[in-house]
Amino acid sequence: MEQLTNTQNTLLQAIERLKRAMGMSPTVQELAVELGVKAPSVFEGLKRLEDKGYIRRQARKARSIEILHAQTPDKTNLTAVPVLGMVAAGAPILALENKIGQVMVPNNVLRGKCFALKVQGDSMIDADIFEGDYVVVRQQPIAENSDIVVAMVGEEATVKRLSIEGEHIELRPENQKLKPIIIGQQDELKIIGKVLHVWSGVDTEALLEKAKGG
Amino acid sequence: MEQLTNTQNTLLQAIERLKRAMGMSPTVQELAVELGVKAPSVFEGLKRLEDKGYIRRQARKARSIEILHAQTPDKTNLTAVPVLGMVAAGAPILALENKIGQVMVPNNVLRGKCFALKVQGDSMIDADIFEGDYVVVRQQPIAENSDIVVAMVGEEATVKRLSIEGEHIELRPENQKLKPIIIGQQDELKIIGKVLHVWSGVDTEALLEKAKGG
DNA sequence: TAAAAAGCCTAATTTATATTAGGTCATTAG
DNA sequence: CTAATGACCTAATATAAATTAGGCTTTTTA
Repeated sequence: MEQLTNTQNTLLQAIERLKRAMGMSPTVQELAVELGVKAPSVFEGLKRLEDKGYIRRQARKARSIEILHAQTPDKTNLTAVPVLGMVAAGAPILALENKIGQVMVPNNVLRGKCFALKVQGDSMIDADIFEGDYVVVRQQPIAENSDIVVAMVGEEATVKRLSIEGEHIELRPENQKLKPIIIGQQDELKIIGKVLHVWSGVDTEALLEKAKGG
Repeated sequence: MEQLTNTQNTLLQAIERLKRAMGMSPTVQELAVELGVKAPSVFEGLKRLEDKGYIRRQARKARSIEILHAQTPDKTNLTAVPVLGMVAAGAPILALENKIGQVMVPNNVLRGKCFALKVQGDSMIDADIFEGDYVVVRQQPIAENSDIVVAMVGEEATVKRLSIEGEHIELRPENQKLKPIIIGQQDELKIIGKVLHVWSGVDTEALLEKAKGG
């Protein structure tokens, strides 16, 4: 059985996950949303999975993906996520050329397009997010009340808990000593994404190389 | 739980059957083909099943039928099929106004639009089809090699086994003593349908009435 | 027995899904 | 270093599937 690439493996996993969650095979577009890519990319991926014999489908039929060989459980069960910068400081983030390393995170927490940021400061210590940790963020422009988000307030990137208080929005630190940031009508707030996971550890660039080697 | 009509019950069964057979929920059109009706009819039926709480679905989503309550197994497990005429004789068949009775046949043999015909003659005795039996026929214009079919050869209706011999077609009796009917280029052959089932018994018009009463 | 409900149909229309075309860019295998 | 892959994208297009509209007929039901 031919080896799958990382992306292909992620796709196969997503198919399994959605299939379980929805009780039916997902559509190409549903997979695209889940993975944070566009439909044609998924379509290509499906062709590859089919070529390699992992799935079968009926041309042009909706929801016709059949899994032939469930994906071999990933030995490490970890996926590399790029570290794009620091957060809770004034530095700009999210420039892809700014990749400063990568961390390994469990596959099962990943959803959509993710990246990681290294945390500065102690504004979220009550949520067990400490200086030097990495937050794994799913890039998305909206978030729900009480999600922990990465947001830009003006030029400042920050990690806080989102709180929608009727008319206005607050970004609340999880640290007794600090006060919420109140977002007014004229303040510019941009949600960068939602924090899916916190990784308290070292940057695993080296670790990944080792994993690939063996 | 509200009672289902015969048709609704048949629909629910078809959903279950196809779901099992295909490993995924069927589309409206697939159900239509299976039941021998048109898509909008199935669509209506689905609305009724949904109203009565037997299924759930997501508007406009392909293959989104979920079965909530599997259909109560039909006590009798029999469905009434109209008897439309005689076959293997020269009489015309298939005029719906010619309904001459009805027979009960097991639900599980029924597919698509069915009717029954009373058999005359002994041309199929080796296939255990005897004079006076009823053949249950699925109305369809095409059939496969070796199917037992009801066909019109010119004005004559007949039950025979279909045999496609390269260039020409034969209608073979299942009776050592009789010869195949060879269909030439100029002979008019019309496949009426395929025999799904043979019922060696009485016309059950009365029996059905009793069933409905109790 | 008249009205309502159930079943069907044809003909469109709308929406969802799949698929193609034609690129870009990065990584990998030669 | 160069070609082949893999992974993406945007913009269309093609096809499948669902749904609506408007009518007809038969069966049920009030």
